[in-house]
Amino acid sequence: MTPDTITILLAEDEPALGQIIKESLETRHFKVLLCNNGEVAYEVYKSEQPELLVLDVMMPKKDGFTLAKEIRLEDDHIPIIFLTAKSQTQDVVEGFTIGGNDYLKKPFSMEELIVRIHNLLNRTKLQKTSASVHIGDFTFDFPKQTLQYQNEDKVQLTHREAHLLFHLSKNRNEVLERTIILNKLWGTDDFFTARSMDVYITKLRKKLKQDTSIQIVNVRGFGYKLIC
Amino acid sequence: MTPDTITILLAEDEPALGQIIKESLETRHFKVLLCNNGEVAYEVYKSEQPELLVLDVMMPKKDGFTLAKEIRLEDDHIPIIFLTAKSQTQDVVEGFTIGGNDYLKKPFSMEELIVRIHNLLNRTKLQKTSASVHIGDFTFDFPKQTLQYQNEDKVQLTHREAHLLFHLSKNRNEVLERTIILNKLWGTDDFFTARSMDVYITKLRKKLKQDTSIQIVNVRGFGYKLIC
DNA sequence: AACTAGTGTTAACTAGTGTTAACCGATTGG
DNA sequence: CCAATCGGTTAACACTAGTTAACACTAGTT
Repeated sequence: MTPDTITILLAEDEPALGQIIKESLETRHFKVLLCNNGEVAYEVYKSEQPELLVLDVMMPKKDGFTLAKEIRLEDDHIPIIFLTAKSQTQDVVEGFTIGGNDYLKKPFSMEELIVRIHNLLNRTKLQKTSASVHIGDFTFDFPKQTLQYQNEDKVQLTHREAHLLFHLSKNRNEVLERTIILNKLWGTDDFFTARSMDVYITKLRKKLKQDTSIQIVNVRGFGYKLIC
Repeated sequence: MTPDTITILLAEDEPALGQIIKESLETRHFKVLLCNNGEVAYEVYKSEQPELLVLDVMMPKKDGFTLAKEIRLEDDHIPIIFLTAKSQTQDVVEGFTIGGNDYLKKPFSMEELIVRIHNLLNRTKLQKTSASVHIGDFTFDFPKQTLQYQNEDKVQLTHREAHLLFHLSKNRNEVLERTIILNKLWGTDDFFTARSMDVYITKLRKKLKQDTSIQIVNVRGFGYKLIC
């Protein structure tokens, strides 16, 4: 298995169907993690961090929608494909898609699934390769961890600073919750990591203060908003 | 749920479709109030003051158009998206697309709905945030939570102050009901939150007193009016 | 191994925010 | 005119966030 094999989490409670999908995707060189209920799927998502999710809507323990909502709290952009049974959705649902989500009505052909997977993966890949982001008069290059004010010299950011700024800029003008930042960057949400984050907010504010139109606004008890 | 989550009122009588739209919008971080008829929808509109409406045209008790007309009497600008059945005649529908309205023919793709929601929200947001809002001799920037008197230094408002002022200025020269403020800002309407709001009214009056033409007038038993 | 620079965490102190309480005045209905 | 209620104001309090500096740890260098 090559190092950049794409990992797909497949949550499907019917063993025969799950196995067929898994094998088909594996012949297309995906790594497939098959789970037979939503709870296990969440655990696997946390530990393996797959690139894409294929979720059956009707599952024991935790249904696909609920699972997706939980995962969306941690990742706004991961592509999700829902598998819906005929009875739940009727003909109305045909072709229903949203931002990073897609729906597939059962029974579906394996080709359809493959096509949608490739579509969603290409879309997110394009987003990622736009390496540098503009924040006010700054240019922020996340992979390189650099921040440049207008045409001045690039400033090197630390790993933590870059990650924090990345998440803030991904959700610019929206409130980014403290717990999400803490879980994403530190993996835990306790007193000390919270204080540590405060320190990084201060550091970022200092580094961004050249452009006064940029502000990291605190929303007491919830989190921070990057305004620009 | 963060304090400035956008609330969408969804009136759709078919449970399966309503549920799917609700779930899909929720994965995109909207708060969705699902009602299965027009009468309930009107009550929910009054108490929750959503930012956008998605109304099925064919509904029991009160159809979408009638509901929209009633709501338009109270709010000229709230964006409304109608969901229309195939049978609906074209001209009737088009008559309603003027003035902040849009419509979607069933069956529609979820992506279309999301795109239209974002379009309408951006349109109204631009009106609101462009050049920030003038209140008498003050300039109020809601996203940045700042208040500026003439050319003096900008004063930073707290999150609560900014939200309260935002709602007051949105309804300037009209009575804004206590219960609406309480539900929007605090999520509940009880004795203590009500007293807390009184405190914030006082705080805002202090911060606005430089311009004597501005007044926050109490309407006993109902709410407040921002006069300017 | 010792030195250095850089990074991230912990601690201590300061400042800011939101809620609750207490007290008072204003308005309204009987 | 009085009692009841509602709203206005101020201050105390608890909690949350901001800032700075010291400290610990790591990785790279000599």
